[in-house]
This record gives sequence, structure tokens and C-alpha cells, in this order.
Amino acid sequence: MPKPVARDQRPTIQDVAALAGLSPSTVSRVLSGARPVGPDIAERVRQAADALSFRPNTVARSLRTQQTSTVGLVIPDIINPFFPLLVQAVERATREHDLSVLLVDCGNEPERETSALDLLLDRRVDAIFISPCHSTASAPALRSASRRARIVQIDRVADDQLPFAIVDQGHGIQLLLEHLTATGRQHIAFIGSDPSASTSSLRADAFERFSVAQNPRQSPRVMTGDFSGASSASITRSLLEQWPDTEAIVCANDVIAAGALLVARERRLEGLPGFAVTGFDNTMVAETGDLTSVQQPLSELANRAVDLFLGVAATEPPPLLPTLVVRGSTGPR
Amino acid sequence: MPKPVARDQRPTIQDVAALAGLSPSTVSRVLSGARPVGPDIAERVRQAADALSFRPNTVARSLRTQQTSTVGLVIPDIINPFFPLLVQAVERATREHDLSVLLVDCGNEPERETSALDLLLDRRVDAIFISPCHSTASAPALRSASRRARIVQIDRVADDQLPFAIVDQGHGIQLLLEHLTATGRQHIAFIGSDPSASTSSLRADAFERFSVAQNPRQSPRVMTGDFSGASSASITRSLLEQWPDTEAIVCANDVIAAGALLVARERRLEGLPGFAVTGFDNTMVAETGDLTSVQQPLSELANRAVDLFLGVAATEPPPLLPTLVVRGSTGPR
DNA sequence: CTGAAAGCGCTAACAC
DNA sequence: GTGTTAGCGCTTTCAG
Repeated sequence: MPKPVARDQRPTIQDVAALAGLSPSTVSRVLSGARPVGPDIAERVRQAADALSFRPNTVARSLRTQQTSTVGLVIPDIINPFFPLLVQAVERATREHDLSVLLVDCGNEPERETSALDLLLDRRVDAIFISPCHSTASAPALRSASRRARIVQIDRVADDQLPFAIVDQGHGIQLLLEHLTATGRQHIAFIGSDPSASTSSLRADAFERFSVAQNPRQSPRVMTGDFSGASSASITRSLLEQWPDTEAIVCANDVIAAGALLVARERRLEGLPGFAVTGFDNTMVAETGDLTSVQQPLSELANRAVDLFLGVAATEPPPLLPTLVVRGSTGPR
Repeated sequence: MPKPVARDQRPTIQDVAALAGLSPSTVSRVLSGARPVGPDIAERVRQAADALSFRPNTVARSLRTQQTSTVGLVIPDIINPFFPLLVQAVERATREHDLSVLLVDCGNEPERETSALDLLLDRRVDAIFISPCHSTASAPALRSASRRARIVQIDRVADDQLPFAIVDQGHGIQLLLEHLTATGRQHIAFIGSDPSASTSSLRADAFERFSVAQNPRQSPRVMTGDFSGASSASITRSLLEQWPDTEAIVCANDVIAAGALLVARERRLEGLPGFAVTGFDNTMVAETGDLTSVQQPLSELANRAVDLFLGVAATEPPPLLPTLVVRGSTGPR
């Protein structure tokens, strides 16, 4: 257990007050700028404060003010390369409001997600930003946590009665399909990922919708894999066996796309010129793998989550729109 | 500013005590298991506690005990795909000791790193785990923070007088070179990354050392790029121009390797059979890019950091050894 | 504009 | 084994 490592005692606001010959309240007011204070007095306080190199104890402050200036961020899996991007965006957005981030990765397990919520509530975070790992299993815990702290769903949603900040997944798929047909691909297939993530199922739904709309005579070519790169390769192989005339594969995320691209590359040797593969999320994997992908507006997403928390944005505005990033994986050959 | 959203009042330990007809201290003792308590009494407390669905306020507890059960984790850049792996490992290791993680990403800027340390100290974290973004610029802030809290450097080090948990970078390079020569590559080049990260310079140094040892007549072929994928492609091109008979490129990380591999793939069309590229860190990028890479033992690394913090490991044990992960990028053609 | 005093919710001495 | 009391370090009424 974290034993209390004996460090040098740190000065308190009382010490500063004593040194400056003033009362603790005055010192507090100067340091937090809560109320007007005589300029000369303010100066004396500041002198004393940094003579002692005083730093306020935020734990005590939190107890008194009932605010921790902390948001909990619960994510499904930091290894999924989308989430580092989200974490970064949330970190930036919250930093601007002097909020810190307490991060919990639930490893895609709803039970751990539930205990993460409890943990964060016990720590009295001001808000919890959560990307629910499961579209149904996550809902009850969310609902109950929402009675104790402000909950904002970010990116994924499990309970549409609770606040959320999201990106229009369908629009992303639409951009991809338009790009692919504009570059001459007719027979387009889709490899989905675990549909228990709300974003995954929205992407799959959108594919079916737009696919039917663009090409009514062809029934949607859809397969579903799990998140690992290895599985996506084998799924790609069976997909190409089942529909050998496929000219493009839209994948539910960049990792799956990378696996598909590996297979496509093998096959190109056997004659599949102009074959295209697309990813989703525009992660580092898309960058390094030269994958066409869809970029979500993450700063805006994070800002919106913060606004929702602050009560600046009262109702849910329409979802944010993602953009297309074209790279070599959909280039002509 | 985070305004105090009015939520329902949460019960305190006093409420539980009142309901159970006992004193607050007794309740506290039962809930924290600090001291022996009559079994019947304990039961009464538990009943009352979950009748009110009481949850202890950890902020108050922290103020009283002077421990926050929190570690700060400061990383250079979460977009660098190595760091999500590190964050995950630290999260796991700390969770086992009921510690939470306050994450700060300093975006490779030493000044932000410094303010991150202040922030975490103000929050009275029990320890700070840090992967210093700069091998020299990070040192002073680290040193001064170490007077106020336990600092443990993890993965990278800026001040070798302060505790650190590290992996033997040189051994990783050695494994790669042995593998490459064993598979018949003679002329091997290296593309390094920003040497201000301690790990980067250690990898570069090791390359030069082992390269000279293995092939004394050939002077080391070394170039240095920055972290972006785009730059690594152009560096690879100039490298291949300068040393056209190069058969393998060892890269300081997976991202650079992915860029190099793209170029190698173009060139293969122009006749470079059996060309090999290797990465480092075995990130998602290596997985998706079919890159041979070096895997660092991250769980052990994180555990060691925790042990160092707890004082279980007093002195620095020898660095941990990484392992080789062979994939297609070094396969025969 | 400044000071005195109370109290956030918990735990740790100290009594009994 | 249990209760009483004080206090962690800060902010905030309330007086002046």
C-alpha cells in the first residue's frame, strides 16, 4: 500500500498569512482572486507566498468547494488507435478550463466500466466523459451514475436520454462511397467490427443504406470481424472468395483496413489492379499504412463535450461532420 | 468555469452513524478496516451504509490521511503509438494497488512538462511517473519536483540520480541486427529519431556499436529523421541514393519503419528483392504494417515503476530485456 | 476592504 | 472494542 513517504512539510496558507502579517482569509482571496483586495496587501501576500514557495493544497480546496476540477474519462480500450486521439483531444479541451483528466481504460469490459464509474464518483470528479464500451450493457450503470455526477457520452452512446457529443458516422461512410464510385468502383464490400460499439453498428447500417441507394440491384456485401488485425486478413480472404468481383472494401476502422490491404497486396500479384481499401478514424495506422480514411473532428467533439458539461450547450446540437482523407489505398493503378 | 451543478446531497459517514446508532469513528473503522470491530456492529454498519447507498468521500479522506491514492503519469505524446501501450501497462499495474492515474500529455514540450509537474504536485499525487520528453531540458524540473513527491522515471530517463524503470534499448537493437545478419543481410543502415529522447539516442548508439562490431570494415550508415511518417519516406529515399547497396534498414521506431517500408515497396518494383525493414516498440503500427519489431516488456516495466514507488525495490535492478517479434518485413522473398 | 470563526467529510489520538 | 474530540488546509459566511 502507498505508505506515506516522509517528505518535507509544505507551507500552508496559514504560514503565508503569518509571514505577511495578515489573516488566512486575505491570503486566500488574493491567491484565488475571489474578491477585491488592496493592491499593497496583495503584493505583500504574493511576496510571502513565493518566499515560502507556497502552493495551495487542491485537496483541501476541493473538500471545501465541493469541486475537484477533474473530469473522469472512461474509454473502452486505449490500444484501439482511435482512443489515443480522443484522449488527446479531451485533454486539450479540458486543460483550457483548468480541468485535469483521471483516465480509466475498461478494456472493453462492461463490469470494469461500471466499477470505473464508481471509482470516479467516489473521487468526486466534476464530470465523467465516457465512451461506453457496449451499446446496451453500459446503459444501466451510466444511468445510475448520472444521478450523482454530470455524465457526458463522447463518441459512442449507450443511453440517448443522457447528454452526448457525437460525430455523424453515416456521413463518413457516405463520403467514402462517393469517393469510391467517383473513382470508378462498382462492386463495394464492407467489413464491420464488433457491433456492440454504437459507432460500429452505425457505420454498418450506413453502408447498407447508401450501398442500396447507389446500386439498388446489388445486395449489400457485408461481413463482420473482430478488432484484431489477424482476423481481418482471413475475413478479407473469404470475402474475396465469396464475391470475387469486388473492387473495393470499406472497413469499419483503420486496423481492419490494414489487414485487408495486406491481403489485397498479395492478390494484386495475382491480378487485381485498381483494387481499393478504406479505413475509418484516420489514426496513425491510416497514416503509416497509406490508407484512405475518415477523419473525425475531434477538437470540436471534445469541446462540445466540455460545453455540455459546463451547461453552455443545453440541448444536443446536430452531430459533427467528419471529413475524407484520401491516400494511396484508393489511388488508381 | 465548472459551476457546481446541483445534484442530490450524498450521505456522509455521520448519516450512516446516526442511522446505525453508532459513532462516526466506528463506521469509519468498519469501512476502512483500520481496526478490529465487533462482528454484529460491523454488520449493522454495513446495513446502514448500503441502505443509504453510502460511498466514502475520498477527497475528505485524502485531506485527512495525506494520501490521494493517485499517481500522476506524464508522457511526451500520446500520439506516438508507443505511449498508449505504456499508459495501459501503468494503468493495469497501479490498479492492482488501488491507485488511479492522472494523465498529462505534454506534447513534447518541456515547459508544459514542467507545469504538469506543478499541477500534479498541487494535487498531492502520491507519486509521479514520468517519461521525460527531453533528455536534458527535462532534468531541472524533475529534480525540483523530486523534493516534493516521489518521482519515478519510466521508459526514458533525464536524471540518472532519480529512480527509473527502463528497458535495455541496446539489447533490442542487437536482437534486430542478429536477426538481419542471420537472414543474410550484410549492408544495414539505421534511421534514428529525435535524439533528445533518451531511448532514441540509446538505440542509435547501440546501432553504431554493434554495426561496427559485426562489420568492422563498413562505417555505420546512419541518418536521422523526425517522428512523422512523411519525413521518414524522404529520408529513406536519400539513404538509398547515398548507399544503393543497402539491404536492410533498422528504424528507431515503428512509425519511421512504416514510412521506409512504403518506399521499399515502390523500389521493389525496380528490383530490390529481399530488402528488409525493421521497427521498434512493436506498436499497433508494427502489427498492421507486418513489421518485424522489438517488444518491450511493458507489464514488468510498469510493475517495476510501482515497486520503486512503494519502496519495495530500493535500488535500480538491471534494465529489463526486450524481445524480438519477427514479421513479414524481414521475410525472404 | 480585512479578520474571526466555522466547517467541508473524514480519520487518528486519546479516553473510557 | 467503542465513543469523543480535534484537525487535515482551505474557503466562506458573517462582522466590523
